[in-house]
Amino acid sequence: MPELPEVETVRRGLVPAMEGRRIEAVRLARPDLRFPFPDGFARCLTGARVTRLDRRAKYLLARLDTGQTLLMHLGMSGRFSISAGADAGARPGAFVYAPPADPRHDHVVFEIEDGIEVTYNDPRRFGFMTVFATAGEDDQPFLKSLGPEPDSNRFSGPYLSEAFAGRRSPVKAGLLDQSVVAGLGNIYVCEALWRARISPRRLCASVAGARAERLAAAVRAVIAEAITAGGSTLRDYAGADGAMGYFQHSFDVYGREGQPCACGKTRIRRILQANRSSFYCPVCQR
DNA sequence: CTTGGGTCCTGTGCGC
DNA sequence: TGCGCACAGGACCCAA
Repeated sequence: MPELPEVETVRRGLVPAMEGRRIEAVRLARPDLRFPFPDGFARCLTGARVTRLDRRAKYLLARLDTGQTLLMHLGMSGRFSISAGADAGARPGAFVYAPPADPRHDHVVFEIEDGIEVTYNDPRRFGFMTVFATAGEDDQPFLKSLGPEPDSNRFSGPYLSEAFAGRRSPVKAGLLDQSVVAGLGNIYVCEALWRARISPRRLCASVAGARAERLAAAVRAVIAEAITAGGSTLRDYAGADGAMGYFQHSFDVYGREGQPCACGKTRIRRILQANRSSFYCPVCQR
């Protein structure tokens, strides 16, 4: 489900419910999501206070006052919802209920102080959670090989040129590679390539110089705009506060096969690359 | 090392 | 209406 803008939207929705508060209990409805929960998962979270809720790439990172970090990934269909119990009167109206989700797929419930419940629902169970020592973050398997965030100073045209040098895979695959740039998924790769007027089939190695500069700028812009819009809402995605993102109304190519490109010269085409859909304009993008 | 393909899982929407 | 198939926002893992 979520790419960087959606995860960032979820993070912002969870901050008021979790940051600064203690986790009183963790209820697991099953022993695993995509992977088994690590031994003692619920036990080591119980009683911990969330000092800060961060995001890296598509990962949510809850910093705990125990020196550990709770890592959460939403996979394809993961979502959080927040409910405030009757004794959360300290902040009436501060939390709203997310749209209904099938309770059969409520896999994790965090009981937070002040009567707040944060529920993780994930029909496909591609998501996962784990806990690691914050001090060892540089060695954390899920985080250690991530590339720069799109909005960081490290991410630039020259950086992309170097990262793509010698790569024979299509640029579509290059941008999906989380070690090149962190947080992009199928939607925003398609959109960024359209904005940069680069075909998804072009080989990475030929994206350099001015092309790489255009592409880096397009990635930065599309991610920033999508975050401002609260992400994209497809099917059932919603932010943790129940609000729907609206960036999907700004798609230029994604999901628009057969519809006219903004250039007016032809229609958007869909091809399969590595068994995933790529949407692009064969006239605009070369 | 890079690259491509299969895999996990459930739900939805389409054509027949 | 029912059924089967294609497809879905991710990313690990392994073979070549």
